[in-house]
Amino acid sequence: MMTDRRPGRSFKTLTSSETSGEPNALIRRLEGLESLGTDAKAWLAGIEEAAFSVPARTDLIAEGDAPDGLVVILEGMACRFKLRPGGARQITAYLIPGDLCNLDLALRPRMDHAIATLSPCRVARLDFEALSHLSGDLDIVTRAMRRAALVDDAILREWLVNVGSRSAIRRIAHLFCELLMRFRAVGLARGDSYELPVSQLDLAETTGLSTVHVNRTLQELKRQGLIELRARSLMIRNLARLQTLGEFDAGYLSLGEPIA
Amino acid sequence: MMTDRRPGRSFKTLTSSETSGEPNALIRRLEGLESLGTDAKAWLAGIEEAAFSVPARTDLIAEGDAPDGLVVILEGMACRFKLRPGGARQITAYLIPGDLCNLDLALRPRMDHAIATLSPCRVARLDFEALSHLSGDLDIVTRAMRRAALVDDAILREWLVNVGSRSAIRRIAHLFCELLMRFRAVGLARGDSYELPVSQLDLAETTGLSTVHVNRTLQELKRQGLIELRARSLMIRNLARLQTLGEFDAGYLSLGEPIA
DNA sequence: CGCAATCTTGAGAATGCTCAAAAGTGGTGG
DNA sequence: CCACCACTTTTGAGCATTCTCAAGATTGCG
Repeated sequence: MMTDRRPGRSFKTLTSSETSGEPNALIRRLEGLESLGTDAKAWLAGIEEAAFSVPARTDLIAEGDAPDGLVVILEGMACRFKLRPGGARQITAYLIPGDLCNLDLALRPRMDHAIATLSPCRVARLDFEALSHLSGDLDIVTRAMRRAALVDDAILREWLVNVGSRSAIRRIAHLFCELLMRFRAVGLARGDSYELPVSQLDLAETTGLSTVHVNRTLQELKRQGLIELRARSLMIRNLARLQTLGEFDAGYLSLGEPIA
Repeated sequence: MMTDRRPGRSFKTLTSSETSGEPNALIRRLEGLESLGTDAKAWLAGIEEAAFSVPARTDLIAEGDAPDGLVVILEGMACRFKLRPGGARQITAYLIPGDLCNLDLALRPRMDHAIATLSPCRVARLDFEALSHLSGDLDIVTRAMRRAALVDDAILREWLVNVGSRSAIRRIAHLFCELLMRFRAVGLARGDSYELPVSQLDLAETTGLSTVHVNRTLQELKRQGLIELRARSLMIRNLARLQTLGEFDAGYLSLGEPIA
C-alpha cells in the first residue's frame, strides 16, 4: 500500500498549478487523448483535494500489493520497477505528471511490480468506488484513461526495442527524446528543455547499462553538442540530430490531436 | 466439453483439436482467467468456423494498420515485432494458441507495431461487431480477454527485465521457462517438453543477442544438461535448475486458479 | 561545515559481436 | 527418387562495446 504518509502532511508545497486555476497535469494528459467536457474537467480538477506529497525514493506501491485506489502522479517523477534476486533493479517505466500508476486495479489482483518515486512527488489517490461510478458525460474519462494505458503499452514495447537492440548512445538519445515529448504533452517542457530529476544510477537501471557507461555516454552526447545536462536539468541542443541518433519517431506516443 | 459445433470446414484439415470435441486453445486460455459458463464456451467454440490457415513468416497485421477484427491464434506461433531503420527486427512478444493479437482495437486507431507468423498458423478473426455486442453471460468473455491483456503487459515487463539486465544464458533460460508455463496453460506441453517452431534467428531477435551467441548459449544449456533441443522440439531436462538459472517465478503469468 | 550520495576517471577484463565459411536440413521440381 | 536450392545451424577468430573494480572529485543537504 502507500507508505506511511498521510494526506494531510505538507512537504513544503511548491509553487504549483495547484494554487492557480490552471488545469492539472492529469487533465492536460487526458485532454490529449479524448476531448473532455467541462464537467469531466471539473471532476478531474477535484482530485487536487486528495493530493499529498511523497519524498524521493519512496515506495508508492509494493510488489504484491492489491491497491484499493488509483494512484496518479501530479508532480515529480516516479517509476515502475522489478527487483532481481541479487538486488539489481530494472526500471520498466517512468511515470511523469498526469500518469496513472495502476489503472487495471479492477482486474488485477496483485501488482506484479513495484512503483516508487524518483524525485519528491505530489500524488493523488482516486477512490475505486468513485471511478467505477463514472458514467454519462464522465465515462469519457474512463475512455481517456484506457487510451493512456495503451500508450503506456506502446512505450513499454519501445523500451524493449531500445534496450534489446540499440547501442548505449542511441538508447539514451531515444529516452531523452521520448521524455521531451511526454513532458511537452503535459506542459512541462520549456522549448527543448525539461527537468529530469533522476540520477545516473536511475538512468543505468532504465537503459540496462552500468552507471559508469551511462556517465561516459552522457559525456559523449554533450561532446557532440546534442545535449546539456546540469543540475538535473536537460537541455536538448539539437533535437533533430538527437532524434536521428535515437531512431526516435513519436508516433507511438499518440500525441496527435485527440481522436474522435 | 460439449460439442455444439458444426463439422469443420476443411482447409486441408490437419490432425487437430478441430476435429475432436475438445475446447480450442482460446477457450482453454480464457478459462484459466475467468470461469466461463457453457454459453460463453459455446460462443467461443464458434470461432472455429471463421478459422483459416496462414503460412510461416507471413504478416498478420502490419504496422499502421487499423484492423477491423480481433485476430486470435488457434495453432502455431506468431510474434509482435518492430523494425528499426537499418532493418533490424526486435520481437516484443510471442503469440501462442489462445493469444489475442489486437484486443485494444476499439481504442487504438492504428497499430504501432506489426504481427507476423513464425510457424504455420491457424488463425481466426472475430468481428468487431460481434464482440461489442457481447453482454449478459457473455461479457465474462470480455473480462477474461481484458485479463489476458494484463498478463501480456506483465510478460512484456518481464521481457524488459530479461533483456535489460540478464546474461545471455539467463535470458534464454527464462524465456524457455515462460513458454513452458504458457504452453501448459493451453494444454500444449507434454510434461516438460513442447514444440518450439522458431529459428535461432528468431530467438536472437527476441533476446537481443546475435544468432551466433544464441547458438553458443544453446549449446551451453545442452552441455549443462538443462535442455534438449532438436527438430524444433524442446525438452527441458531439469526444470528446477533452469528456473533458478533464469530467475523464473511464474507469478506474473497469473496461472493460479481463476480468480473470482 | 561535514557527511552521504552522486558523479567522474582510470585500467583491465569479459561478455557478446562481426565477419566468414562450412556443414546440415528440408522442401521442391524435374 | 534424386538433385538442387534456400535456409538454418555450427564453428573459428579477432575485435568492440560494455562491465567491474577502485579511487578520487563534486555536489547537495542538514
